[in-house]
Amino acid sequence: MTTGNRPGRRALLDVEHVIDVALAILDADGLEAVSFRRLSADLGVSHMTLYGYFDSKEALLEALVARTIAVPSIRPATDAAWDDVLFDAIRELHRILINRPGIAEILVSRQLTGDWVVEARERLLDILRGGGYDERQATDGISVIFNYLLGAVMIETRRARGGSPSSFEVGLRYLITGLESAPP
Amino acid sequence: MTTGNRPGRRALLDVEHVIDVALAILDADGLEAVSFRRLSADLGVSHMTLYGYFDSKEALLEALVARTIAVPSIRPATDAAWDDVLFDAIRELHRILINRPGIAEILVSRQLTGDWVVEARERLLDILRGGGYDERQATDGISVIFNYLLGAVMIETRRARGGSPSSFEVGLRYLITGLESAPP
DNA sequence: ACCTGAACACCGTTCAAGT
DNA sequence: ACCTGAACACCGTTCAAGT
Repeated sequence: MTTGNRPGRRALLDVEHVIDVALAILDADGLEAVSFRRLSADLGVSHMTLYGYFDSKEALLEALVARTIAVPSIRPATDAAWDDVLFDAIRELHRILINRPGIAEILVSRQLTGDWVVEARERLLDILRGGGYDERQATDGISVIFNYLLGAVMIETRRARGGSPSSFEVGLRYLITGLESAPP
Repeated sequence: MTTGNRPGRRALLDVEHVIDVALAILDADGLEAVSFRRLSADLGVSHMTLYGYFDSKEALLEALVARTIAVPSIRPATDAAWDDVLFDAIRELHRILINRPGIAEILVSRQLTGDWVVEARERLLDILRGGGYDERQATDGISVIFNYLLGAVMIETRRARGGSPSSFEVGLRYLITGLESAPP
């Protein structure tokens, strides 16, 4: 989907720099401000130039998500108990998304397709596999928790009244307690 | 926000009919197809006419949500146990949103302000209050479960691989079990 | 009171032309 | 190869004018 810098020719722009500038717009003015025209203006090029780097606006948005949810942010397994590892991994994703609400908005409203999505997902599944759960239990467990994460971030960042600041962690604990009540 | 039909003058359109037609567009072609221009074309009027009925596109979208999540759909308390009542109420909302994914998209991406939002929320809070939970526990519990509901619907309707069809109910059970582990 | 078209300031994307 | 402007088919909203 993403075109990116191709070898063999010097280009006017660097893809990573384009992503930086797009994230700056996202942070400053929100997702609706991220347009090819606005981005190209900030970069000082024609808006058509961006099509040399991204096949479509979708591809640009996917690149923004990939950059933000860098896979290493889901840490490799340690020797801690699986439930603590899972709790920490999700809390970390929560922290990242709360700091960039626009990314949660993208995640929640598009079907992302990049390889990094598969890899991030595998990392999370591994945590439950490590706890002894079978494939179906692990898949259900992760999808349940990920759904909860996204819903929570969307609501929290619009600061709807209700739900104390720490209620995200309360609910996450509930979910993990529930998982434990269904033994591997 | 919504202007609606005002008394004292015959109008060209009926607000409820406008909402019907907008929902038909939403169902047929998705949220991005719901525009004043498309809607007015389907209704056979100028797109500007719609401003006589809705102050803005936001107001139109809020009306679509209000119509779909009719408050009576959150049923008044019965004599069943609170956890079953809550489970059924959320499952019903889940059913409604799965049938109209566009509404979940609106819910998840805007801050809704209508009175009906407050009322629907109170109905859900009453279920937990009836279970003996205090105000803070009830607020956290409902916000946790509602976050989960929205996240789940967003993911399910884009049919991401992963998560068996019934995994929504599995997770909902986890959440309620977790709530029970924190006694009132 | 209610409806309307023109105009404004935006979109994403295709296409043909420039270097 | 890479960049560009013009053009196309859309948006939401303001404004002044019609009845």
